[in-house]
Amino acid sequence: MPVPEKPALEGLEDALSARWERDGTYRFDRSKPRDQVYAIDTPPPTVSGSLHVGHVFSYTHTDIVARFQRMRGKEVFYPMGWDDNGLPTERRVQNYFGVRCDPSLPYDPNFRLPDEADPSTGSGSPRAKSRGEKQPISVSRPNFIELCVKLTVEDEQLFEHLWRYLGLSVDWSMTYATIAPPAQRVSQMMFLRLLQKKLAYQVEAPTLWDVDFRTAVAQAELEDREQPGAYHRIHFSQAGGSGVVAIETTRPELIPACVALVAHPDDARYQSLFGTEVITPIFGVRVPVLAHALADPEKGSGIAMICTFGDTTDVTWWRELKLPVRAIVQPDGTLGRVTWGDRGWECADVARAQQAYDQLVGLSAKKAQVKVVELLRESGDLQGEPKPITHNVKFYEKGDRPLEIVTSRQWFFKTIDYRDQLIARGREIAWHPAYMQARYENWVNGLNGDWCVSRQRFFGVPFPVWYPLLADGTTDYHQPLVPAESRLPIDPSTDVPDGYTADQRGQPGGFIADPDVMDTWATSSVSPQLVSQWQTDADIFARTFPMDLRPQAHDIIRTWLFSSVVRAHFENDSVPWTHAAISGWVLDPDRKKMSKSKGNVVTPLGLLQEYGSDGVRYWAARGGPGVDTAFDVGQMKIGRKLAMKVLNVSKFVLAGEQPVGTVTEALDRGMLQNLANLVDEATEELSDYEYARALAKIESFFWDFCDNYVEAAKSRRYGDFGVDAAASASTAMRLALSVLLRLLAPYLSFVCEEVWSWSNAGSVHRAQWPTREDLIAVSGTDDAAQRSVFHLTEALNAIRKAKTDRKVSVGTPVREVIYFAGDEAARSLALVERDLKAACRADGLVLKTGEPRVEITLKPAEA
RNA sequence: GCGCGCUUGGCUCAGCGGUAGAGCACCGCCUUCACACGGCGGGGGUCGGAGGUUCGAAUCCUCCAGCGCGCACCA
Repeated sequence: MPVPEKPALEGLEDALSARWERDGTYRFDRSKPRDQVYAIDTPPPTVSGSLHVGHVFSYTHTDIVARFQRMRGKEVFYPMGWDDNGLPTERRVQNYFGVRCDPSLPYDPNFRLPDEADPSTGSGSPRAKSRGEKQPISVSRPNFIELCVKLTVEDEQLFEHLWRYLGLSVDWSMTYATIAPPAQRVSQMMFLRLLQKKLAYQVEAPTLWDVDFRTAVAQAELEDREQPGAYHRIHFSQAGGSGVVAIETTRPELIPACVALVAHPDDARYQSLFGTEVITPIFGVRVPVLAHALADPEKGSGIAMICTFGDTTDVTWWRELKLPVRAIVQPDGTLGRVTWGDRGWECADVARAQQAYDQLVGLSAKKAQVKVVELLRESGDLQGEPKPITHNVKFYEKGDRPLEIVTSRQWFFKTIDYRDQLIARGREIAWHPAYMQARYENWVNGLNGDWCVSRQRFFGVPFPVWYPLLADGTTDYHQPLVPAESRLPIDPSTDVPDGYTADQRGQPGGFIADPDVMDTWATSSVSPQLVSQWQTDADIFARTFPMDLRPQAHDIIRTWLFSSVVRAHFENDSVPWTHAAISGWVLDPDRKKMSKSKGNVVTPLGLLQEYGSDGVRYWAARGGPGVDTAFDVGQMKIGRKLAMKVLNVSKFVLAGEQPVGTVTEALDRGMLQNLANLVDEATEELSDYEYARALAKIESFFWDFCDNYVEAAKSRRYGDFGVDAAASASTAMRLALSVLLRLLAPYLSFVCEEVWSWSNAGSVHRAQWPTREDLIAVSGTDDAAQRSVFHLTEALNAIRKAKTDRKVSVGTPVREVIYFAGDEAARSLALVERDLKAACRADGLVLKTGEPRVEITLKPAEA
């Protein structure tokens, strides 16, 4: 392909991404053995969200690594996934189609929406609206998932277009969706195997619970939020005595759920109370006073009320002190009905307790608190006024109200007993940057319970489990019915366990389905097994697993990364990947994390169009592993400028007929040797995932190459000193450019490909990564030549400055330049004298030894 | 409370034992035959603070401060 007259960056993204697709440039060659494969476990973006500049940032980092590895000779396994499993998609499907999922319904293979049209026409306009405010249509879970897949196809196409435009070197023939059947199959199969190994278990226990979503949540999904509250000082009277015990609590509404008081065993103030009983205010329940080391003498009055359950410490006390349960908070967050006087609810004055408590039934915790405080005031059990404080309260990260602890039946994966093994796995992984490993270990060390994986939602991967119904209609949770692996994926709400018929569903002697779905991390944590074709293609699996790289952001170390390590540990007895590259966040100019909820995101496609994908890639590439990076269009402009420079210098080097020959000139040989050093440095940095450092070095060399080497060799290349000298220059220049294009290709993937195609067949992205030997073979090793490049640059800079001081253009021809330099420099410069003289446009150049300075004699002013 | 990271010119950052660097911004010069989506040059910082190690410290150690983050605690 000839060098264009007016090369331009515009249009490269569309043209080249189409060419890459046509040529299958990034297609995975599954014939390569494991040691020649580089496998990447790409994070699947959430399709119902939108891609923002943070995605562009971190996905570019991965792509740079992928391109480097590919050029180094690795066959890169680089699939892309779409995360459509979770609340955002669930809500979108509901609104868009006007449906509701009802997991009790069986699958309807002939289901059609009343006014079914093609959902791929037009986005964001909820179909439901056009039907007015009609009731949503109830559909089965499998039908709901079908609708989801239908809807997200459109998002996936938009996302894919953006990724192609950005230049991700993904193999687009390998994509997956986290709710689609293959993902369900792997999730369910791995679940069943954990169940068989007794690493998955079910238990009825107090669990963190979101009262709005009405589901259990896991420790990994918690976040602390600073909330206003108040200490209430409340009197408990001593049973059989006249004294009172004052406790402080932020949750007086839980007094009816109180099962004990607790103080530190060494606390002198309460020694005489241990082993005695006290009476709760208002409700008159006798509860013991106990000792436990977790009680903090410094906090409040040093003695705490244990309720079932106010917080996780209550759970610990309840478990360790073997206390009874008096649960009052219901799954919806309101206080449930209690019949005082019944077993477990014995109290001194049943009528009074009932009369008081009935006023609380149906109230939210917050409202109940107001009422209880009122009752305490009336009874005189509240001492003084509540003391306002702010304190951290646990929230579900997507929730709006504080978590409650509700007793319910949940599935768990074992983690607690395996902490040491999981930490050891973490040490088998190379972390980039290395200090991110500390986050992982912090998290694993801080685990305080097994991983709760069931969610009381309907959109997600169902547990492939049924339970027998006994003759009396009760459920036998101890003998779960599971399908053969060959049947997977299944949906127990529709499918029937072996040995049963569909009409036995819900009947005594029949079966019922497990109603829950898996936690989103319980399914996404199997992405390495899913993409590596575990149990579906043993050949691919053997060539890709354990994978090489997991790229992800640091906020999900405790979720996606941790859970993936857990799954691979138990299923494959290995790490899921050997490297974890943790990217930082994009910060807005106020140094805040950019996120959609903060309303400060920038639409990426517009940026890519304005600054060019190469410009944006350049900005992203400057943010090293783990480094939070400011959103900065200035850097994108610089990236674009760099891409322009590549275009222009390439035009100079490649355009026209140039003589080819032996590289003989000192300047050329020295430059190539310097370039050989750069190749080594860049290769080392990139091998170590330090793509930002590599870029800084390559970029610096490149500008020096353009501004000094090319300028100095230009005249000779034009033939001013004969054809052999010209051939030396043009041959060296072409080689250097070829090497520089390859070094820059992982970063400026479009412009490098464009320019490469002017003088090469095939893609630069499949070209071999340059080596020192390629260059030294041409330049030889010659210390003097190498030094001459340095001295020439020094001299050129000094002479340019001298011209500037004389207020003439650098291009101004001058009569004479006298350059004083050190002895060694003067000798070295003699090797490149012709080039230097031509570069400073002097009729005469005199090199002298002495204190470094420059003397210039201008030509007489032209009339 | 424990842990991690950051603190370098106006801005964004690199350097991590050997005389303070880059780009942007700013100022000046230059429309030179690859490039005005350009080129050349210039001013500008005692590298958060205090100690210490060393012939020598932005770079290593200790302590402190500010910012950010993780984990734990949260009666």
